[in-house]
This record gives sequence, C-alpha cells and structure tokens, in this order.
Amino acid sequence: MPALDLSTHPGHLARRLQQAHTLLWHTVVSEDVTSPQFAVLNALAGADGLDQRTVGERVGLDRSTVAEVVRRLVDRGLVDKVRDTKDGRRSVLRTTEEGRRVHRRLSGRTARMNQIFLAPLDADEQSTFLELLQRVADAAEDLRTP
Amino acid sequence: MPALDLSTHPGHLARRLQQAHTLLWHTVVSEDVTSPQFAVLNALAGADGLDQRTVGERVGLDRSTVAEVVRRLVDRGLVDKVRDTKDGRRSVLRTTEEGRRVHRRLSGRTARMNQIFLAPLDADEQSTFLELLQRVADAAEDLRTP
DNA sequence: ACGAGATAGTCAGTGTACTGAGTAATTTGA
DNA sequence: TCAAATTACTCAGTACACTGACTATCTCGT
Repeated sequence: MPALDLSTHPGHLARRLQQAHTLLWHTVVSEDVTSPQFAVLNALAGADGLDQRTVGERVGLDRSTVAEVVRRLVDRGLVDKVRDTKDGRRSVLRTTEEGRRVHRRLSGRTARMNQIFLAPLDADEQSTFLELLQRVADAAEDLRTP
Repeated sequence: MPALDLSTHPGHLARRLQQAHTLLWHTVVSEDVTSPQFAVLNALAGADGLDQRTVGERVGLDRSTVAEVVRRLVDRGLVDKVRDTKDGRRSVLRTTEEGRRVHRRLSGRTARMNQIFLAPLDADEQSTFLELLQRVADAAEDLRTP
C-alpha cells in the first residue's frame, strides 16, 4: 500500500489548522490566556452563574477538560467558583472584575486574529469557509450523541 | 463587553472540528492507532529511512511531539528506530512488517472516515471545503517561519 | 585542523482533551 | 417513602502539542 496524500484528508487538515491557530493566538491575542480559556470566559461574560456542565456544552468541552480549564481560570483570579446552595452537585461560575477586564481586552484582539487567520481568502471565500466549517463541525459533533 | 459569538471564529471552529474528528476516528478507523500515529506511519510507508525531523516536517508536528508519537509506535512494534551510522545525531525510522500491515488495513478505513466526515456537504462543497482548509492551514503555518 | 555555529534529539514543564471509575447529591418511580 | 436511576463533579491514566534548556554530533570558515 503506497502512502496516502493526507492533504486531502479533512481530519488531518483540521489538526494542522488548529495547531497553527494555537500558535498564532499566542502571538496575536495573549500569551497567558489560551483560546479554550477565553472561550469559557466568553461564555460566562454572556451568562454569569452557569455550572461547568453547561459551560462545557456551550464551548464544546467535556466535563474533565472544563474542570481543568476552570481550575486555571480560578487560579488566575479571572473566575469565581462556589457550590450551588440550591443543588449541591453543581458549581456556580462567575467572572471576577479582573476576568471581565481581561475578556474585554482580548475580545478586540480576537477580531484581529480572525482577520489575520482568514487573510488568504477573499470576502466571499471567508463566509463560505465559515459556513462549511460550521456545518461539518456541527454534524460531526452530532454523530456522538444520537 | 457582551459575549462574542464564537461560531464565527475560525479558530474556535477548527478546535471543535478537530475534536469531533478525533472521536470519530476512534470509532471508524482504530482504537489503538491515533490519527497522528497513522500520519507518521503513512509518511514512512512512502519513504522508509527518514529521520524524526523530516517526518515531523511532513506531517506537521514539532520535534518533541514526533519523538513521543514515534516512541509509542516503536513500543507497539510498528516502527524501528536506529541511530544513523553516517550521522550520529539522526535516528533513522523504518516501518516493521506489522507496521506496514496496520498501515494497509487502516488506509482503507480512512477513506470511509473522510466520507462520513464530509457527508453533510455535497460534492462541490466538499472540494471547496478541502481547498479552503488547505489554503488557510498552509498560510497559517507559514506565519511562523518567515 | 579546529573552534564557532548549526543541527537532531532528549527532557522537564505546561496545557488541552478524552475515557473510565468513583463520590456525592438530587430526582424519580413503584 | 425510600431504593434505584440520574446527574455534576473529581480523579487517574493516556495521548497530543508546544516551549525552552540541554547534550551530542556534525559542518563550515579560517
């Protein structure tokens, strides 16, 4: 069996794309706050008081990973985490003052980040790309919770 | 600052896409051999005797990650690793008999994997998607080695 | 021929990302 | 009502993926 050309394999391309994005993020957006951390912060900026499970659902992270990301955000004082008095199983998450400051500051930079990332495509291609990415990602995620 | 809609952020979508791909890979292609491991195996199937650096360059992995992936492939008896007698810095990598068998078996399944993954798009959209993915990934990778 | 610089690989440390097992709390149903 | 099922979270284990520091080896210019 000869070697395959992985440049036609969407999964392989997705991995390379994501890796390149992570590196670019460090230089363009933040060295301290990672992209998943920002995603969690962003979810809480819109709806403070969510529990970990809900946050995970909204940003696309499983329970264990959310727990780790949240732990780091709490360590850095960007998020507060307290036991829900109504339901002892849940942890209620809230952004701190500092967390909202960081979220505000980084939000602008993510716009620049997206521009740089999509620069090789023209305007039409950019919206096509985003739409196709969304459809494939949504469908692939649905395959595991039928 | 209100919450952003991350579904328009290519980086966020890339992460979700890659995660969904990894999960799908486990059920469709292999539980033992991961997608990066297959990529390395595939690179060696086409050109036995490469060193780690070259393999990493071809599949898009840095030196440390290649080292770890190769270690696992060696542990599982799919790849042989020996010091280059000509250049003592290099490790020369070769697929084993078993490694070639595994590569052959999984190659067919990756085709099925790609089909399932791209199923939500029609034929035209699929080739557009692959082309745009490639261009963005290539460009993003170039941003770090000017 | 030989020292400065380049190169290949290792190692430690950090940060996702998942599974499977386990714990504590809540909800459900007979 | 109270045992069974469900749910939220934690923890241990595995596997990428990167940086920065270090070692060993090779190469090139003088």
